Amino acid sequence: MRPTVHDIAAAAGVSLATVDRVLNQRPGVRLVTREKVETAIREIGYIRDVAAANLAKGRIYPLVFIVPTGDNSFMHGLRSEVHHATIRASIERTDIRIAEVPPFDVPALVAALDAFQGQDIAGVALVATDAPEVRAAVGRLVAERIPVVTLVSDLTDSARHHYAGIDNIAAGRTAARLLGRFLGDRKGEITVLAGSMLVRDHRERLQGFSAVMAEEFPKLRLLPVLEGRDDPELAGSLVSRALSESRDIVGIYNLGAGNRGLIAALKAVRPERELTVVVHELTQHTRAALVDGTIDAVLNQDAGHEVRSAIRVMKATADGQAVIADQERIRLDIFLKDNLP
Amino acid sequence: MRPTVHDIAAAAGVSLATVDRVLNQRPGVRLVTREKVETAIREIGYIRDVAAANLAKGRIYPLVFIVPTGDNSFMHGLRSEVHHATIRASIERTDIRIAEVPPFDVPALVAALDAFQGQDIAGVALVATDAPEVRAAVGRLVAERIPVVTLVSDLTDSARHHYAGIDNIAAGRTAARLLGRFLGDRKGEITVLAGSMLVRDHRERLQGFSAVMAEEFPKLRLLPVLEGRDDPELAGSLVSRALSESRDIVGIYNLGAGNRGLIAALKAVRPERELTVVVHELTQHTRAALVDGTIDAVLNQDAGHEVRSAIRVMKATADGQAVIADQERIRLDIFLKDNLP
DNA sequence: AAATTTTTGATTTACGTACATCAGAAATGG
DNA sequence: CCATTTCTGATGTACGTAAATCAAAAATTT
Repeated sequence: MRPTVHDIAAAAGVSLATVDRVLNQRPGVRLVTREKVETAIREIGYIRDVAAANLAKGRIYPLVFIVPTGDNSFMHGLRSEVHHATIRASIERTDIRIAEVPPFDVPALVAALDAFQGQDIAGVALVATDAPEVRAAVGRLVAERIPVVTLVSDLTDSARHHYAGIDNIAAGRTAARLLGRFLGDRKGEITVLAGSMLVRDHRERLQGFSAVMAEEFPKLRLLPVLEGRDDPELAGSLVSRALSESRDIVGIYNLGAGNRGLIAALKAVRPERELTVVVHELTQHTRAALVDGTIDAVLNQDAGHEVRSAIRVMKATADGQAVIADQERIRLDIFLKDNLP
Repeated sequence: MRPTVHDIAAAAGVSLATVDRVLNQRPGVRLVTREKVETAIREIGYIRDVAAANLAKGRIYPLVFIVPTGDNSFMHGLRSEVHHATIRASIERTDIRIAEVPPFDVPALVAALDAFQGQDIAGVALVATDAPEVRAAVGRLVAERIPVVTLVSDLTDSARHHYAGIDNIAAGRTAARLLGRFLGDRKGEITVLAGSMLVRDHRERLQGFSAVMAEEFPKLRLLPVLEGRDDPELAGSLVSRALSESRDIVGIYNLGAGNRGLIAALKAVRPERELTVVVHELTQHTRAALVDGTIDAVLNQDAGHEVRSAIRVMKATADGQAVIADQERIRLDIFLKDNLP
């Protein structure tokens, strides 16, 4: 049987109340007594029964998710995952609120963050737009001892406690290698479509992609990046224009959202143009395009995992507990048409 | 605040004891009363607090993992993950025992399974060798209402409650596409190395691999499968021999274990022979080979996830609770040198 | 050594559920 | 309508921890 607080009390020769004071760092225990208890805890290998503790505390965690609006499938899926979490909220002792802000809108994001200053909040998760103002707003929350977690896209040099998302440099590198290897001996131009260079995830993907392309696939030349603002319409028209302007394009990498528009543009030039295409985010559109051969590979981050991980981290941070870094690592999923879930 | 048993009692106009009888399907409740309570449960949306329930029950789950011996890294890793689970055992209210059996040894596996007949066991997880005798032994356990979960490799047409592992047909198909696309316009022979056709995971990987190769890459010809019994030494010598016998081999797929031997054989013929290589299981050896370019892609199943999933499923099954299929789906990881964890 | 402050002990209630007991009520049989 | 069986209520204890209260003991100050 695993040891309980009673066993510590007995082992340390003190009362239950004193053990409680030590365990919950309450005042009124002499240093020598505290050390006696801590030794006993270590020696008999006591581990707090978190379930029982939470039951006794009756604690609930008010959490906030700040996510961008926008009608691309990924953000839609992310919002839906957060929503799912609110449904499980009562059983996880959380109380989750969702705040929506326009995408790539720094003042709006700052306003949303500042709204939670001084509030009774156990944690804030946000999809960060990488700007100094946002960094400062996050700093203000952290200064108030509110746990802050960035979701999907990180915030450079900020005080945020944790980042729940994939390694975007690695993602970009992987995309480059897939595209380069799939193209084999072919030479030509590669078009990269991004949402905005204002967000760090997109910048990092491009960085990783460019690095591997330059190092390992010199026969492929990168065209200037197209910024589609994660908007399907805009993305589609940008790609259509690029394809009509150059006949040498052999590959496309979409590191942002807006795949719906991209896919439509691709279908418009098929089958005359032979293109190898790698995109991010598995949605109903990219899935169908993967199956029908319009797209060759999809890189994906599991929004559900990211949301659940963010919640775990915020709760742990609020309780001053350590997070198991390995368990919270978000993996990059690679989907070909054969391993779709 | 989420509703409790007290709220049900009040809502249904019955006593706490009656609610308890209904919730835990104890006898002594008239049909009409039972229905009254069940309606109240549904209407106020009561969800049992599992933490509190487990606390009250003081229940522990005695679980058994039957894993193959053998000194390949994957099984080593699997055993180590089970061992890790035994360390977390006390906090998860489990009591995990590990039984080791020789690999591909049907009688030994059957004996191990039968040893748990009539024992007080909350669940058995096994790496299945796909044979009728094993199927029968699993049937006997299931008949005793002991939850049985297959791990890594499944058991055809058996009564096992759940399979905690990847979709091996999809894995084989994915390997074929990666190999085929990486080879581009090259033509030649492909060597497939397996552990044993006695285990279903290997058979399925081969099946998926062969299908995609035949459908989509007719320029690549499959050589007869080499059976390396997941033994590094044997695998290495088989591959060395194959490579010396044919100069037309352009690709290798190792769908089993024993990568250490394969890698040694590959290094022996490098850089004269240009080979594209896809293997299974990320280990220290395959990781190094991926980084130095000896291997082009590694397909992986996360043994830790599999073990943890198996535990969750056995506990849920023992309690007669439903498992969330989506959450227990084990993903196929694809690693290139750029996205190593 | 007395007065004061600090530390410790003993005890109780609570969290939400499980489980057992016993008495009393309701339904059923004859 | 009474006897019997079946159902229901009331109540208490337990799980391991948190948190509060009050009294008693020990340490510290004067």
